[in-house]
Amino acid sequence: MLQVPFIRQNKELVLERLAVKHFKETALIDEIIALDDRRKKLTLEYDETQAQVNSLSKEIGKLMAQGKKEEGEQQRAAVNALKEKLGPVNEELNATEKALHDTLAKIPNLPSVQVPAGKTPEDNVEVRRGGTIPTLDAAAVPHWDLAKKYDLIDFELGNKITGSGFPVFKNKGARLQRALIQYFLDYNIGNGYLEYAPPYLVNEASAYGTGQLPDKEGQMYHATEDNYYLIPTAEVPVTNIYRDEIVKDTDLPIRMTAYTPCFRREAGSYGKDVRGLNRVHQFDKVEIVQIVHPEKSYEALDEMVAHIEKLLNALELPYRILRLCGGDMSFASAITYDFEVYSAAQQKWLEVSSVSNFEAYQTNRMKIRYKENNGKPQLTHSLNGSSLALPRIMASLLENNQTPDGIRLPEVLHRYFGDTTI
RNA sequence: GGUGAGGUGCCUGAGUGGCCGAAAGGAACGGUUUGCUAAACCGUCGUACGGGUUAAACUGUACCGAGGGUUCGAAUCCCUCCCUCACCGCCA
Repeated sequence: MLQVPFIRQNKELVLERLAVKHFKETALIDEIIALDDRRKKLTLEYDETQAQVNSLSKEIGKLMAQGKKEEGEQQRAAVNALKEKLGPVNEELNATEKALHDTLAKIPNLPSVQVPAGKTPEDNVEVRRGGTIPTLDAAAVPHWDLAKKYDLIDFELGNKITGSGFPVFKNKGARLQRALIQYFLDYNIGNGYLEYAPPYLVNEASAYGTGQLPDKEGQMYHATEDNYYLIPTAEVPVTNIYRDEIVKDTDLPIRMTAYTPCFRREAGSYGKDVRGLNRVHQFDKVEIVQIVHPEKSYEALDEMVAHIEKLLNALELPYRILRLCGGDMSFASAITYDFEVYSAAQQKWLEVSSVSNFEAYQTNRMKIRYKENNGKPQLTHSLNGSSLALPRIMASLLENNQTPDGIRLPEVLHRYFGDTTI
């Protein structure tokens, strides 16, 4: 979330930036400032009264030790009187702090100046394209047909075992999946990311830390018995590794990568674009996360974009990079680049990665800070990106590389897959 | 799941009602010494929110797993919850 001192000092800028995100409840900004004023006033009142209580209490201790019982009793009465005042002040202070916190949580992150001011996905700005869109012959079919033809994925079987949106990968489909994961991880590790294998269920505090709660509660599967959430992305457990930590500035940047399955309820998104692997409830993804010095986060962002672009080039997939407009960006993000690959048989662009700089929005929630020698702790910036989401990569690999004699795989995968073709 | 022990600062660990934001040691950081390394010695070595200041200095409050309670006063007593460890049971 945003920091109150920043809001106080930059109110006009905040309102201007929020307009880019089409944030309507601008009155909340004044409300925040008013609540903060109230909080300060109450804090002062409480602290001063409490200070009196404390010093009187010390005197009582001394008086008692000296055996001056009567004086002690008098003081005791005085303290009790002060404490009666204190109760209501404390209650109001707590309520004010909670209200401030809750209001603050409703304010999305400010988009960076590079973010275009559009509203819908049509307003996203294409930054560049790469790769070549293949020309398929007339007999070319979408990946769900290829999956059946080559016995790679069984969608109906998933229905039986669980429900729709839980495909079963089998045979060479399962092997390709494994090959991709292994390749992506190796690529990330080779570029300085430390591999983690985190839990797939997280507690409330972790879900809150990255912003899934309270905002996107309905998107996560919830194991109510233990109050754990199935992760919608590795971003959640991985970023939370550093929750409530103060690291040395020399430890930055922190670069982490993890493979995990991802679980998403995708409530309400039935019908469109859900065929085959386009949208599923459980999928595999390799994620990269960075925790960086605040002055270096845009450098890190560029680096991550280039990192993923190289990966798509290596996979020989046609892609485009979009800079999301204010209206299409997520709540917590300051800037987001989406990567889409072209799936040639469906003739559709499919999102396979999303790279975001959250600046200090997540780290303020999670209190991920750094400290230079003897300085005060400062918030770090956090970023993450998919590298990559598996299902749509697989869909486009299958569709784009189909030939009458089988599906050719890009060279980088040969040694991981153990073959050149499916 | 059962029984027992326990959760204190970066770590180890002392502290059972006021003199405790908290001993001591270690690590880390700065410095002195040193041909280098090591050692030795000196110093620093919390976080948040207020007040104060141009900024500091200075100063108040809170925090010893979390939340409540008792008390003039709680790391210390009581209650609830969470977690960790050990042993047993069960099981990958």
